[in-house]
Amino acid sequence: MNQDQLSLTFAALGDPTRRAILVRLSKGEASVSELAKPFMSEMSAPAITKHLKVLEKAGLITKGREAQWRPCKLNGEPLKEMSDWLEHYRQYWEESFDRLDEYLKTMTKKKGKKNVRKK
Amino acid sequence: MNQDQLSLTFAALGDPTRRAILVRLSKGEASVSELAKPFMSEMSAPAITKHLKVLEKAGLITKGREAQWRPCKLNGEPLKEMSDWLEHYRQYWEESFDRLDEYLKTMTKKKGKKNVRKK
DNA sequence: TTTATATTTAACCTATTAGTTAATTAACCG
DNA sequence: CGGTTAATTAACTAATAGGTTAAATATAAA
Repeated sequence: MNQDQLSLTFAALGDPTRRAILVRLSKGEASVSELAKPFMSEMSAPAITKHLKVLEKAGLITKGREAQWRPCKLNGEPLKEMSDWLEHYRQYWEESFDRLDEYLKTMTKKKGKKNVRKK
Repeated sequence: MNQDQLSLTFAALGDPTRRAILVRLSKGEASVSELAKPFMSEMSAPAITKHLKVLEKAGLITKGREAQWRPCKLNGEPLKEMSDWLEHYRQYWEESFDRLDEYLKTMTKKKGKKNVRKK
């Protein structure tokens, strides 16, 4: 697997079950079986254990010990890293997009697609 | 594969090569071979074609046609969707985190871990 | 000590990912 | 036309993801 932090985090969130688990944890700590409950009909307990392991490796959750339970809790730091990475691209879904697009059009017209061709 | 938009987008960014391609595209359109150049020593052209296909399916890029070139350009909308999803969790990497943490501690002390156990 | 609950591990299966090389398609250029 | 460049497709491979069932482990409770 891609071992860099950002890759682990993005990949972990690339699964709807794991995102749902995070949503649940954002409402408070929960044991593994509590987290598994909404998915009982769709998958087994070991499947949930594996999903939690992925989230743990990405640093998105931590697991404690309470008797036979393993209370999980959300850790937001990796989410912040993602958010910071995305921030770079904010312009691409906001107003300044139009300006950039205009600039590129000018470039391509000017000297035979200078920025598209190379060699 | 997980076909929902958000999963496709997160999964697409879970690879450092694809993130690097997006970074490059944020500086302007580029043909496939221009995008491939920084990775020539690490992987072949078809590998890049495949990465671009993943980005395309996630809606993160669009490919045009200019003679034999296929100028790629960044599309930020899916990034916005991700950013919006992450926004839910902003509190978990900011000040209010402490307040919530405190609240959970109180709950667990109060009545024998009422919020951790169930059954 | 036995039993029940919570969770994990082991072993296995199948589909997908991420890469490869070789061949193909498409468009330009002399 | 014949050659060159750009990009894709095909066919293949190895590793990983995501699931399964059955067995093991840990703790509590009767």
